[in-house]
Amino acid sequence: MKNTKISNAVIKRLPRYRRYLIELEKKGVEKISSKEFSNMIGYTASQIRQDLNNFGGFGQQGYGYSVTGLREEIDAILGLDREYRMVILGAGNLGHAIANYTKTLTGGFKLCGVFETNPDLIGKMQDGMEIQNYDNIVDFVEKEKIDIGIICTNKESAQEAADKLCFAGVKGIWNFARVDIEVPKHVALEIVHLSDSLHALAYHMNDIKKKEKGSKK
Amino acid sequence: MKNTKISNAVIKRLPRYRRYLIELEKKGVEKISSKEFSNMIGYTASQIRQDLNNFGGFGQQGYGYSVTGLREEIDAILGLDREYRMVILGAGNLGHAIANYTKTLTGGFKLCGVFETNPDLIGKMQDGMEIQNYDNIVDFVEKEKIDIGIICTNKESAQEAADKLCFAGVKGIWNFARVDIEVPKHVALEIVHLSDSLHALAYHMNDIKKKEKGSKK
DNA sequence: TAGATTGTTAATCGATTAACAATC
DNA sequence: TAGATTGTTAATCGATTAACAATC
Repeated sequence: MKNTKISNAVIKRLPRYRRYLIELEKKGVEKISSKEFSNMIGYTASQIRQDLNNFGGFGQQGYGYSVTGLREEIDAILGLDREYRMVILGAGNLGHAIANYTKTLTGGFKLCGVFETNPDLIGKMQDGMEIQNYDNIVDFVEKEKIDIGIICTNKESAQEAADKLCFAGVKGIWNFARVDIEVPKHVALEIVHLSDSLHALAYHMNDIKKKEKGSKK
Repeated sequence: MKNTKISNAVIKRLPRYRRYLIELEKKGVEKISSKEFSNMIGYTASQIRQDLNNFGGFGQQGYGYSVTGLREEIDAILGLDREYRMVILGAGNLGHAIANYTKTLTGGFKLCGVFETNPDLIGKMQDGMEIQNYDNIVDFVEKEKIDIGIICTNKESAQEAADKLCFAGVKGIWNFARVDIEVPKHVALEIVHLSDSLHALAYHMNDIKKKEKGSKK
């Protein structure tokens, strides 16, 4: 494996490659060329080969790529060949939503606890899991060897929640709070701004509408 | 407003500009220069000016940008100055999660119905909303003037769900299903692959770990 | 008017695509 | 061996940054 910095654009494409490879495996397809893969996935064959060659030469000239072999390589690159223990901070609507969502996850991602400051919610059961007191988060992360903290608090509490999680030793933060947070550089951070995504959808809807109007004149 | 095609990178930054502007408004800040804004938001001043000038000259030389004025311009660009009526297709864990999430949305986004094929779920109440029969979706979208369909079905049903929504006349689709779908070009499509995002997080966690090991030798 | 800061053109950088030699 | 397809270098394209004239 080479050691040059991989661009984020490449990393964002890897899970997508993987999804298509899994579909191919299900269909019993054993090998695929970059050209065939290009037709399926919509990236150019050239880009697929470039992307993969950031990590190694997984193909074979004159043959193509082994579907299962490539999927396994991508699993290893993404680190999906191990378990990740997760906690959620914030049991409001957003936290409840994400807790619910984690049930649909495949692979080694395991939700181990949900934490909340609101005394009305602490101790309540939510989708088969007891909501715990936020004050116990540091102990819990240490004792249960939690890898990932998922932040579903409100804007105001998000940075403090991140600080606590990082202090307690999580290796990654998945931020759903509607604010940008900072973490030490030894902690990975992935941001999901669902409302930003919805706003982008609204933009595109209006853009299409504008163009339709324009073409009518 | 100019009419050249705006790149997606720009559009993805607009909601973020907006979020920061709203924070500034709350603090009572009335004007901001691209340089000050750059320090807050982390994009270069040059990029901020470039981005905004895709849509018009909202600033004033020697002064900067009016915070409220700029926020209103961005609202108009994104189309946030109107109401959006939404339905969710799929009331499983994922659909339940997103239904829950929509409660936290501000602005004109309104969830009007949740639909499901599973007879065990149809008729049940979920977070204050009765789950409706999927067979009635086309009528409902037409009668209730639904703008946005949110797809939270399983992989297998997602494309058919999209087809029905488009046929019924939605203008936008927000896809959370773990599969890529196609829609007619007069319908806007925004994709959220939460699992892809989590996989990218796993990559970065493992990347950091690898570098730490590397530096120890 | 002088100072500040935009709007916009030009330069740079990085990512994507094309081409082709290497090789299975 | 001949054909196919990769891995990789070179060319192109697009997006970001820098520079500066316009102007409030």
